[in-house]
Amino acid sequence: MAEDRRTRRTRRALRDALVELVLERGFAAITVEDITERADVARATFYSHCRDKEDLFAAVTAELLAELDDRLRPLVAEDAVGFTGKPVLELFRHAQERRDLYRIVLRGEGDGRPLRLFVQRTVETVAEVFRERAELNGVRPRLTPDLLARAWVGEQTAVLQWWVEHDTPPMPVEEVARMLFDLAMHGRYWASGFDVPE
Amino acid sequence: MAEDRRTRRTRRALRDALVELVLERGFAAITVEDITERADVARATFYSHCRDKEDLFAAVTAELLAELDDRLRPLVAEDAVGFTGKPVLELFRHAQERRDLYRIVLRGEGDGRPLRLFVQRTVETVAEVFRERAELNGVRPRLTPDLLARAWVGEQTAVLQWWVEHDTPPMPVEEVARMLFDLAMHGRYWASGFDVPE
DNA sequence: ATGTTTCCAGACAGAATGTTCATTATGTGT
DNA sequence: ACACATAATGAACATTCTGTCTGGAAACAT
Repeated sequence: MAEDRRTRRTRRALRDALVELVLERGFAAITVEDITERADVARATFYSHCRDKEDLFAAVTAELLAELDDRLRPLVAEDAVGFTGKPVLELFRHAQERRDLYRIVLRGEGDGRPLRLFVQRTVETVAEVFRERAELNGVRPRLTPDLLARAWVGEQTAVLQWWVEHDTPPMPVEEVARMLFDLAMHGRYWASGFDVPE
Repeated sequence: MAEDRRTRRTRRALRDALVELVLERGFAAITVEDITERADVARATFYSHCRDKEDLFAAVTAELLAELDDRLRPLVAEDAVGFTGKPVLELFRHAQERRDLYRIVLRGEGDGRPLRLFVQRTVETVAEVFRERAELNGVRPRLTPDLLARAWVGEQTAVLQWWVEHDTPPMPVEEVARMLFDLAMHGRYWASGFDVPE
């Protein structure tokens, strides 16, 4: 007893409509009727699927995060050992494919709730990687780990946002990932062009 | 003919009420009536001051940014030369004083609009500093300057958000500022506890 | 083919919005 | 202290959006 084809159809339609409309007008400016009209679905049907538009947005976001998690999980474990930067690359690939949704989430639509969830999840896995990495390599962080995790995720997220907001990508995924890697290795002082002392 | 005392009074009341309420319930969940009730002002009066609640939030944000700008401007010029980290310190001081407002802005309330404005402004001045610094010191950035600016602001903003969301501050301003400085100088690899090669 | 589930169209009360207006209260400049 | 100007008030208003609930039609799984 897989899911009814009708429910799949309307769910898809509603979600796609939401993303389109938020991208066009912003979350606050759209109504439930706007969504159902675009999705070509009766308004009553909307309410048999979700409580309100926030709820729908939350569902869309959850789906996205699950998708991302599936892609990242294998790479993350590997990265804790090797410091490869592969998870970052995969994140940017994912964002490239689902660009519209990434845009609205990263813009903070929905009063920043979906974005906060995204950041929170990322911080958790990053913190986890930091811990494992420290243990595996027998090193001890020189800065407060929480701060470090937040800083790293903040940097990554900001660059991701900057990158997806360009109509024509400013650079290929491989290059962004490489720059973030270099930045992590050498720091902003070096990246600005200075030679690092000692 | 300075501004009428009455308008000053009600503006203050409305702004304070907005910040309080958004902090308590979130921007989407509050109504104009909630605001006027809390501010002890007639609802009609609200509309003679702003179009809607977004407008009020925008005004509050603009005020905050102007305030911040006044504090930062003198330090920014100086920092382009000396790389002191003083602007960061001052930013955190400001956030400490106006904590509630910083919280709601950094959370992305108002569909992220105020936050985007904050980030955008910061990116602009940071980019400016980078340019001047490069020229003054005769260095050339090793990474795309736009990316560099976004990364730096993203890192800073994320840490700021993390910091203001703690009920009891995790560390004094001086210490956060110092950590961000160290992070900029040596990079995340070093901060994680590794020794930087070569 | 049949019984089940979902979708639909329409109606409904309640809440919030944004505007108007006559009246009262409060400031400002002299 | 006064007169004038301007802001705040409370109430009413049409409009829009919300969230819920029908009975009946349509699509589904088996």
